[in-house]
Amino acid sequence: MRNDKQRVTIRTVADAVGVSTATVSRVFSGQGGAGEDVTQRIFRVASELGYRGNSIARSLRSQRTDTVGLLVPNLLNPFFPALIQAIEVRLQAGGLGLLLADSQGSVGVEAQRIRALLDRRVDSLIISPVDQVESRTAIQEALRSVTVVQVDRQAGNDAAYVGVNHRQSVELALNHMRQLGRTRFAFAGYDAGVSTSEERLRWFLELTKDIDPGASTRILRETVGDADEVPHEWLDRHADGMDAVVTTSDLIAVSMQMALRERGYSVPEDVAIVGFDNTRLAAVAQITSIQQPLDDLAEAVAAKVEGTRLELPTDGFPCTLVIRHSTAGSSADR
Amino acid sequence: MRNDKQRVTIRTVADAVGVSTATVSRVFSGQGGAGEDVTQRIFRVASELGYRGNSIARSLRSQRTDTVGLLVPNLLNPFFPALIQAIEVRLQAGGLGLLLADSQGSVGVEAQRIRALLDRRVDSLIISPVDQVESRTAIQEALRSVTVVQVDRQAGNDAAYVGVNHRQSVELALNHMRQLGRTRFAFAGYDAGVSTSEERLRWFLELTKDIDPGASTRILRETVGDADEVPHEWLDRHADGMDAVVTTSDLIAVSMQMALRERGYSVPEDVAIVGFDNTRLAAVAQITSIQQPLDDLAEAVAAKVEGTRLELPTDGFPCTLVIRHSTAGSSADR
DNA sequence: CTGAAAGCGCTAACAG
DNA sequence: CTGTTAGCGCTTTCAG
Repeated sequence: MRNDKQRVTIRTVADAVGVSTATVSRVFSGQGGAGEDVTQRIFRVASELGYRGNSIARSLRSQRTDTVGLLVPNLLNPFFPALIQAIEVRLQAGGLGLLLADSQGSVGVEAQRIRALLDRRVDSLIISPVDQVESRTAIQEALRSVTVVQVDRQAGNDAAYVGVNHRQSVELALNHMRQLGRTRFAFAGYDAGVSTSEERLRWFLELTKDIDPGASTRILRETVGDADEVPHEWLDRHADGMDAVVTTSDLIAVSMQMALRERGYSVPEDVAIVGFDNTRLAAVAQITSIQQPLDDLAEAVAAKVEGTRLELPTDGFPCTLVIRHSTAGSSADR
Repeated sequence: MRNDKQRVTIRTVADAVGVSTATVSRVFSGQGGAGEDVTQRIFRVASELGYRGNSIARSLRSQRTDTVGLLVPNLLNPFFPALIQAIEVRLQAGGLGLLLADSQGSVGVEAQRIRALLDRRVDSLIISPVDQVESRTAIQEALRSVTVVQVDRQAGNDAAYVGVNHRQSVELALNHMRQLGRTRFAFAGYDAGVSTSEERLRWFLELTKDIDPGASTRILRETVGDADEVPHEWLDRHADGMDAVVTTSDLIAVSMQMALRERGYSVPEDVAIVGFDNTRLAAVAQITSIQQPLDDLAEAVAAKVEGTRLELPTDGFPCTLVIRHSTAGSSADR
């Protein structure tokens, strides 16, 4: 398993062509470093020898690794793999490598992983913080040595942030259901400390305040078990009084749909439900869901990482709505 | 965003303590390189200065990066994030970093990513090949310079392989449904070229040969669309003649369940269904599913990567069955 | 247009 | 127990 092929370094190539390593280096860096014929010979010999360059040596010299760290709170939430995929594609296109780490929903693990990533000398760190408050110090610390970009979630600090327009996303769900005649709204899937969850709840309250004063009493704050089961007690109290549910994830949306149906309510006739992130779960369970513009987010993240200027929408990227059976809406949507 | 904190190198520490860099290096490598008091001073000063070592320089010297590349065929298949998570945890525990890449289901992208990973000088490559045949050459090529471990899928080459016992996994599903009195089996989710899919189909045929000769005619080879929709035509032909379906993924299992219910069949009464990978999809849709021992796989992969000897089951790791409503089985299972 | 020389930060002989 | 020296492979002044 050791490297059989004997190392072919820049010196091997230089010697074979009969020039200095400096010349070979210039040629490969593209900065028109040598004469026409020499350049050709170098390229030919290098490819014959299978010279690939040594990125470690280059990094030591240049103090750059062309590698970024990506730290997500939980790989098991299908939104993150989807986001990672978009970012990975964009980064690879720019010649950047992706060191992945998972915080496992723990601020402690998160701090530890940040350390590990910095020790590996990543050029920048892309992070979706576990907690809006408790993740702050670790991130501020990282900010002292690398570029940090927060994506999806944020932790109120000096690092850049790339995310969607939370107000618009909630509005999308609300308006869609209002057009269907729904008037009594509920909110499910609040997760304390998760910035996106806090934002969505905040806008839900703000936007329903005038149209449905009772909405603020129909908030589901806690779920149970793996599949985010909806507590019976909550349904006892609210199922009759609501006809539309806004959620923070497809998982909770599906659970809500199942729980309601088990109790004899029909979805969407009695209660309409909108999920979030448009994962496979939503497709399979026929749940209307809010889709984040993953490629736009990835592009923005990449721009920050690469130090490129890129005009971002001030309030975040707009989402779109994918309409399915759980709202049975057929009306067009923006 | 540049590194504000001025670099503190091993020389900084050495000078502050008044010893040579070699001594500091020895102390940090643990190889009892210095006297009691000197060792203490070095540790104290180093931590005061916030010395973290430079992994790039170390790598250049040692010809190791303590980083492994992980190449998966598709991040959107929820099995892979789950596997990645298990591997990430195990690798981090061993001080190894994880460079992630996604083949996007394409052999071409896969070959390209392997290149990129090797150029970054990963110590080893963990890969789940896109295609059982077409991935071969790229992997063989990689094998010439690093340790390669195939996981889940394989591509018939000289690289190590870590995976489950395919025969046992199919048996698990079949036996469970036989105990429930089912006799007419079908197989759904065959994906040509994917080694795991080929293996499962092979064992399905082998194991049903004697108990249900008709099984070999009830193979669903092609699906349509995002949610792996089951073709009407296939259902027309087989729905009446089967009472148990073995699948290769939870997604196809859920789709099968929906398609059957839409046609008025009941699951599990008329047809029992077993999914694969026990993802959230299975939990939510109440599908009985086969669970792979992810931690065992991760452990085995890590052992190969770290060069540790570890006794592996000859035919692969055994899976377990998580019983839910789609088979409504209550009988105990091994 | 090209070469010589220095050095990124660390570790591994080899002395003493 | 500790220091000196050399060098991993590359890039980058600085000369010529």
